[in-house]
Amino acid sequence: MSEPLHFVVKTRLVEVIERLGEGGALPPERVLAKDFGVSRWTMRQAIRELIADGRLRARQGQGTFVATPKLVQPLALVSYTEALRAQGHTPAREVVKFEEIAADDVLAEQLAIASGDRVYELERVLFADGQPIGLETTYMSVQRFPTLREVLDPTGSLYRCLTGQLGVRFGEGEELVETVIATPREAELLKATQSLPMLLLHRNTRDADGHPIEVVRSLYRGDRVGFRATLRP
Amino acid sequence: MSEPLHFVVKTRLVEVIERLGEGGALPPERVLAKDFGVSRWTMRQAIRELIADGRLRARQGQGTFVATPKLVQPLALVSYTEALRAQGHTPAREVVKFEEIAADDVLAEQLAIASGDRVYELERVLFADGQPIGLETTYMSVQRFPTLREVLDPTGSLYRCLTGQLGVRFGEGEELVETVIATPREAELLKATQSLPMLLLHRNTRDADGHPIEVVRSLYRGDRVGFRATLRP
DNA sequence: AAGTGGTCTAGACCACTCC
DNA sequence: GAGTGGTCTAGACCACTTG
Repeated sequence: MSEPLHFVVKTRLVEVIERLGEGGALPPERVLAKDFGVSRWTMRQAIRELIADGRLRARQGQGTFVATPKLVQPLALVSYTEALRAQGHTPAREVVKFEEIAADDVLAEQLAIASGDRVYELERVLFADGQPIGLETTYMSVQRFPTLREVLDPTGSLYRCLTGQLGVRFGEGEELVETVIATPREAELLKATQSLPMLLLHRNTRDADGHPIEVVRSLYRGDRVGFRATLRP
Repeated sequence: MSEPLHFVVKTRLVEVIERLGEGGALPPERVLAKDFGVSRWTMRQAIRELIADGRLRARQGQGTFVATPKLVQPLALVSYTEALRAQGHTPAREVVKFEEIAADDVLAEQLAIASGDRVYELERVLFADGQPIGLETTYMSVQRFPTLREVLDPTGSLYRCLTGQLGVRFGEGEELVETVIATPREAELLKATQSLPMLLLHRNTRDADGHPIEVVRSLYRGDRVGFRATLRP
């Protein structure tokens, strides 16, 4: 058994996927398993990987379907709204949480404030064409931006609000990208199946004077989104 | 069952991990399953996610151990060797393949050559501190770099060879990041367990005149590596 | 030879969607 | 209620590492 059975199944499923085309419905797992002569577990393992790869999409109670290609988001300091519109998609945001909390040690250091200082915690689900693709959690100092709650439309662009109404000038920032497995809560907010690999972006932005503006934790569905970075020599 | 059992197990395992510390050995899966009162499948599901998250590392025939933190690689046009050394790690490369092949339509377009033209295919496993962390496949036009085989030390830095010996001046490039599941072959080359989420980087670099230099497909172990990008306003 | 993680089976029940 | 994907069990065998 040099190649695991579920991988052989996966390879054969790719042919089925290509024959069906975007949006096509796969036969039920139980039927596929029987047709391929494997157990349901093995079939599900193959399907699970194809879902992670962005080739399939499963909907409980409905079936499994051939997915549309992944979105590509710029890895840059631009507005989510504008970036998505530029690619012909319809952006939307939904506020999950907008609170003030006390900064823990890590957050305080990243924002250059004292531990325990008040910070905004703004959590929003990002949509593209009506589908949830990301969960963005932003932390900002209340002391530094005392009018934020009055000025910001929480379903609108934070970037636009900061540069426009609050006169913030962005300087260099830093972004970390890694893969993680979503928690059940995160998966539910993103309407994703559990145990799906996600892309976690941890962003740290500063103004032109080098003072921290915001700390952002963005979790994107790895099956639906990719990122583009422009390299400069 | 609002929270799946394997997630409850995962949460409890995190406590075990923190108590053990880096390099600590977990009890065998079968023992853990019995202790937690769950089936081995459920335990493995929890462990699988912790491996994907980079918290655990499993070695067949040996056991499961608490992992060391992920490496962070710059998402920029710099030498792999230098980037790793700058972080106090020991880089190494191992050549898997160095051949000349005929370009297919997609590759030909990316390299701005004719379909069927000869291209180098250089495949190398990247190591950090003796551990395989990535698989890099580079495609370059033979016609454009006819002396590459004589000039390049395939275990050395391609970037250095191009800028140094061949006088190439890099211009703007583009990089795409997404998550994928490794194939059995890729997993084996990276000594990773199957079905592990990987970070796939697709890089397209051009010289100062905008001509394509190379197309690179880099597959990094998602459990061991993350990436850093610097954002400019 | 013993013990470990890796793969796979057969079968059960749950949660959700649609009729 | 019927059918779908999602979770979980108990048990088997394989592949690998170490003594």
